[in-house]
Order: sequence, then structure tokens, then C-alpha cells
Amino acid sequence: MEESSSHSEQLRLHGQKITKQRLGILAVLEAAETPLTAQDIHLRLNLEQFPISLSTVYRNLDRMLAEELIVKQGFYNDKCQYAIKRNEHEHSLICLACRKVVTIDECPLEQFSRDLSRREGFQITEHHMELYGYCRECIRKEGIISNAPKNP
Amino acid sequence: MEESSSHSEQLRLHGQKITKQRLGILAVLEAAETPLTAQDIHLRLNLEQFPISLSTVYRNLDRMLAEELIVKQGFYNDKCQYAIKRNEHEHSLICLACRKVVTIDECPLEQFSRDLSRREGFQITEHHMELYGYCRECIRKEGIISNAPKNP
DNA sequence: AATATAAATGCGAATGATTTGCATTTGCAT
DNA sequence: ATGCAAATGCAAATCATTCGCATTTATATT
Repeated sequence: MEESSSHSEQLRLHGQKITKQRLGILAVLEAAETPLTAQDIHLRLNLEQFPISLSTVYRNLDRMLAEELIVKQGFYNDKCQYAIKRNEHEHSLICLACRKVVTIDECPLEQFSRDLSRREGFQITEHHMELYGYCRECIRKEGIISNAPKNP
Repeated sequence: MEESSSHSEQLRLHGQKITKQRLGILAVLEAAETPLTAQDIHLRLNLEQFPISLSTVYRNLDRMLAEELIVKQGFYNDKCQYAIKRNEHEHSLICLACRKVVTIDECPLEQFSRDLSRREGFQITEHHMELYGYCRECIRKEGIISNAPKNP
């Protein structure tokens, strides 16, 4: 994970000090295949002989979120998940069985928002959208039929 | 709020006993202009001389959610909000200033989901979508320019 | 109408994620 | 090399939500 120099630049750009902890968090998120919870990050860093306190993880995630270095998702669960923000705008398709996340770059809401905005007299500033289902592998492996969970 | 008889029917239909507490929760949600948290509901019922315990509120919200009498939203915040489910499928446009909620009946994701499903090999079972912005009144009253909050 | 019984309730305690206060450490500008 | 604000670690606090269990209640059945 020799992303650290670009991470350093990012941090510097956003007026954040470059600490091992911050670089560690970004490196873990960079390497992750799926969005991670604060605790996931904490655990992974500590396993890598990279001691960090959980509150530092939380504090930095908040800060990075505010600076838009990362995104927060996983509204589906009780705990939030975080991921590196790779594009300006993206959505996720999440497998309910294995939690794999496929990133979707298109957004069908752009035009829709504009129309809605006009019709309702709202100034629409943002939206959240996540799609859920079962991925090919899980359908094959687990013979999933179609039991969508009910909530939220 | 003489909705209670239809609420009773709904409960009976879903195999739930008809209790004052359940009717109270449904009545409060029915009367609410915006989605409410469990605590909002608890508070309102107790103000109306309608004692109910908070755990009963939570338990019933879960049950009603499972039976699809209500919907859960408010992913935007840390605490969840609940509202009467009025249509089969609906989304919300939420004012960030006054929290007013406008219900949107169209859904631009139907076709999108089908295409995506084919392309990614996912069986898509559901989606979440909420739009945020500022309503006409709040724009006028507060002279809101365009300061979208950053997270999540 | 009285009864039985499973379901529902209330209460308080437990859980678990997130936040916070504060003393100590550390990055970085001077 | 020095100083100071910013960042960290730790433990304690917070706060929404869940759970255990004893008591009450809705409803089906005599």
C-alpha cells in the first residue's frame, strides 16, 4: 500500500496534520474491498501492529467525512460504514448475503431531481440511494430465492 | 383522530392484538406531519395522558415494520424515524431546514434496477432513496443559498 | 359471563456504538 | 531547536435500542 504519499497530500490539502493514525485509516480504507465500520478499521490496524485508539478512529472518520475524503454508508445497518471516496458521485449495490459492494457510477436521479425540484419548489441539494439484492455468486452458492428483508 | 377502527382492522389483519398502545402509536403516526422517532412517539403519547413505555413503542414499531404497516426512514440521522405506510412504494423529499417531508410517488429506479440487475448479475430486491434540499418556504424565510450539509 | 392462555406490557437493567473530558504526545511553523 | 495548537489515548459518559422477567390483558373457548 504505497498510497501514503498521495494520502499525505490529501491530508495536507485539507489542513489536517499527517499522523500515522490518519495514514493508517486511509490505507486500510484504500485496501478494503467493502466499506468498513469504525470498529473494522480499528481491528485491522491493531492486527497490523498498528496501535490506534477507537476514539481516534471515530474522530478522524468524522473529520475525513467533513472534508469529503471518504463517504459514509450502510444505512441499512445499525452501524455506519465508511469507504474511500473515489468519484465525485456514486452509489452502491450491496449484496445482502456476502455484503459485497458494487459501485455504480451512473445516477438516474440527476434528471429526476431537476424535474422534481421544479415541480415541488424545492432546492434539492443531495440524495441518498442504495440498492440491495443478491449477487451472482451468492445466488449460486446459497440458492437464494427471493427473501428480501423487510426493514428499514 | 377517528382512524382507530381502520387501524383495528389493520392490526387484526396482521394477527396483532388490538391494544391501546398499538392504536395510540398508529394514531400518533397518522396525525404526524413528519416521520417521528420512537422517542417522539413516546413523548407525544405520554403528553396526551396516554402512558406507554418506551420499550413497548420500540417493540411495536419493529412489529409494524415487519408487517409493513409503517416505514422506517431518516437514515440521514443517527436515530431512525417512522411513518405510516400510505402507498405501496414511495420515497421522500425532505427539507433540511424544517424537516418537512414531501412524499414522491414516482420512482425512477424501477427501470434502472432492471437494467442494472441484468448487467451485474444481481437479483435486486429493494432500494433506498431519499432526496434532501430546502423547501420553498424555508428558502423564502431563511434566505437559504446553498449550503448542503456534508454528511453522510 | 367466567376462564385459560398466549401475547403484550412495563420496568429496569444491559448492550453497544459513538462521544467526550482531560492529561499527554506530536506535527509542524517559527 | 523551540513552542504551541492540534491530535492522541484512555476511561468515563451518553444515548438509542434491546432484553429479561414478572405482571397484565386481549381474545378464543367453555
